[in-house]
Amino acid sequence: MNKYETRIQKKNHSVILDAGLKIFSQFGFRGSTLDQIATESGLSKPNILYYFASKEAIYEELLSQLLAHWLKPVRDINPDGDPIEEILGYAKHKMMMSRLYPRESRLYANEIIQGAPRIKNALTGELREVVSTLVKLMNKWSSAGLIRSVDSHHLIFSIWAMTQHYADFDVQVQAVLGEGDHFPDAERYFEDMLRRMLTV
Amino acid sequence: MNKYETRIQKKNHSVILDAGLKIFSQFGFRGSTLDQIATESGLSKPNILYYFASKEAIYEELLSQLLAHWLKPVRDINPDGDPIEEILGYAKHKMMMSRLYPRESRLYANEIIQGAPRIKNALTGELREVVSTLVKLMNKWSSAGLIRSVDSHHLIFSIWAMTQHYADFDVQVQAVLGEGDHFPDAERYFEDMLRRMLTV
DNA sequence: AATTATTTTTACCAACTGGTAAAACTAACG
DNA sequence: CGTTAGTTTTACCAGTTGGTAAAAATAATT
Repeated sequence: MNKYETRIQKKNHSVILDAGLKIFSQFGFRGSTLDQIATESGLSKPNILYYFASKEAIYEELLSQLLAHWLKPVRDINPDGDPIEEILGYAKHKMMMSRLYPRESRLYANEIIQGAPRIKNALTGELREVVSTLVKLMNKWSSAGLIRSVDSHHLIFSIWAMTQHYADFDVQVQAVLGEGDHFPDAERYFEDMLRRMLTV
Repeated sequence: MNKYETRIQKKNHSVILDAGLKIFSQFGFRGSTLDQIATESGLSKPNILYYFASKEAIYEELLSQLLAHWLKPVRDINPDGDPIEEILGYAKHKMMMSRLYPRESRLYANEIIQGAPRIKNALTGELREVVSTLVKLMNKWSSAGLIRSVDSHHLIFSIWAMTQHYADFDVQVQAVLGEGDHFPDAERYFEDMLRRMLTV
């Protein structure tokens, strides 16, 4: 029945999501218009609404894809690996995501800053659970004397804060440092910081 | 001629700015409407436009007030004080601002994330200059062996990133930690982090 | 080539947007 | 109390918004 995938459907679906990501990440949900997304995608507005039920449907599909993308590297942390290298590996992965996918980062930031009206359930559900698992692991490591004893929750927040900053506040970073790729220096500083915090 | 301050003018001016802060910080410039600001302030839309030339005028007055508020504590850093305590004092002050004025923080974050269209000049001007001065001071301190040698720019970014995070991503913090005041723990962690980074 | 299914365009719409003009009202001051 | 200056409301407006209906065009299948 459901011919879930003509080539045209496949292509336009992703073209619209890509245009939506660009627009929503720049203006937030309320500040973005279907006309902008239409122009950006090269499709007409009614044509977009042939593929998505509403403006909100585009936004929500983007958000849910994003969260999965976000949580995966946390879940991939290996409890049996070397503690400091596992945490650093996650932090570096997150930093790489900021460099490669700044639009996703900004989309998420916009949603959170505006009170997370359409993602709050995922935060108190999935996200909270994943963090809780990681915190327990870190506490175990620190009890075993493998990493320094720090507030695990706030360590995680500091990883998120730093990595998001270089994506979301890119304009400010560029204004202060001049145009160019500042990620190498950022990564060096960040690694030093985490090693200092975690090394016993 | 210019009766720049009847009591009504004074009051309504600030009532409008306060309502504007609340709305703009939640939805960004494009996502906010004069009707929302009108409802929030308890004034009618035309009445608001009697006090401000346009929606943009409200937003810009808020932004310019904000930047001054933002830069002052950086300028207040005392080159002759104890280096670590001066930097920590600034960081704590910034953290306090996140706790007391989260709306201002979000307004700024919204503007920056969206590419800083109406504040970019201030970033490459005032902000860059202030940071440059601070960086020189920190480099002097570190050359003198008073603080550990770190990338001063990125240390500053880490202070901004952390403090902004607790204001801008408050919903996420609350989702992960549960409702309550998490600033005391955050400050403890943050101070530990900075001392570790700066202590020789 | 004819039929059917999918895709796109055209022409709309009601609600909302930022903003204006001018009348009506209120406060201040002599 | 009357006049003037300051304030607020009412009634608008043109442009934009998210979304719809249906016709037209295209692609796929037989």
